Amino acid sequence: MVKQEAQREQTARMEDYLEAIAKLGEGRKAVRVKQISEMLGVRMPSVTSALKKLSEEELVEHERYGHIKLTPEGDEIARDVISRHEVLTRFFAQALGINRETAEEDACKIEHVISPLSMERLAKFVEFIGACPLGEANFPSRYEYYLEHGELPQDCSNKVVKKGK
Amino acid sequence: MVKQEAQREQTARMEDYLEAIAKLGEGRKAVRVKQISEMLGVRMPSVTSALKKLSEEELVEHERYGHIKLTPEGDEIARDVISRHEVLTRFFAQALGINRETAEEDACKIEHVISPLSMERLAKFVEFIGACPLGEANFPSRYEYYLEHGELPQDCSNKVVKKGK
DNA sequence: TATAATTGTTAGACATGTCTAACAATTCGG
DNA sequence: CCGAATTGTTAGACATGTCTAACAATTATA
Repeated sequence: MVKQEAQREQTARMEDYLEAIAKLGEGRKAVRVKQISEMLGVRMPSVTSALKKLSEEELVEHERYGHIKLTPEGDEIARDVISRHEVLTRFFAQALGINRETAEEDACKIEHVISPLSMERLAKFVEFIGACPLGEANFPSRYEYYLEHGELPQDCSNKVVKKGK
Repeated sequence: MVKQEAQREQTARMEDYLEAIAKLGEGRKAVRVKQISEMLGVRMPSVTSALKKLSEEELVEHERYGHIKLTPEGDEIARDVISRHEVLTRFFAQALGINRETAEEDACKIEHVISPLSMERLAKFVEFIGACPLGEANFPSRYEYYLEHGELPQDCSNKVVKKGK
């Protein structure tokens, strides 16, 4: 198996730009500098300057006053960031019961710094939480009980599942 | 109840410096510029410059070639960061089963960006995981089963705890 | 205690990313 | 189709935090 060409490491900020462009461009919509600037809460010259940098790295296609589009490599990085974002958001919202807005905000920050290993485990965890029960998960409901009452549900310490092996 | 005086917001990096000084100073040990530089992986002039900044903000006491010590406010911030660090480390290590080293690394990054709400919930979650079972938690063991086998343990969907109200 | 080794500081360059001000291109409405 | 409004760019300042090189203070040692 051939090793994948190493993705150039991006700063958190550049990942934000790539992510924003990907989201805005969904469905082949034209992406504007102004939209990016609004989405990221920065002024337009900051966007221009980021686009210049990302163009030089061939992660973005951008011509003066013209179209903005991710290259395949840029898109790959953006997809990756977005998938981390989604897993993290689900974790905070569904597993921890955090409101959507805060969950999104935290995901936005953490997506840039978390290790691939933790990311993978968190994804499994979210899957587990979502898949395990029918509607009302065993875990979340017990956890919610704990959050509400500050003490453990009575049946908390029994029914330990034996590890296979 | 009187509102706490707002803690001056610190950058992630300055929080790192405060955290390092707190850890190195544990048990009233003298803290050296060199130790801080090694702990954070930067050169000594970076430390000197950070200390200057933190001194101006009265978070650190530092005299030329002399002692380095957190002020009460600096210590408060450091304790806060450290407690976030510990909760995050426990979460990654104990709940997700991540190796200690990676858990620490991730904690180091995330501690600076996570919201107070998520932090609080994560703390509760870690508490829950630790408190709920005797030795072998219901949740972690099922989760481990899932990690190992890629499918759910048989008893996964029963025994839903009713929510109190 | 004089000198060598170590530790710490200053000065100044550099990288990243932000901003404002000024100007240029594009687009829209009359 | 032309002027006004909008959008985008350039230039350059600024903030944060890093580094190297040179020098200064402290500490250890012969």
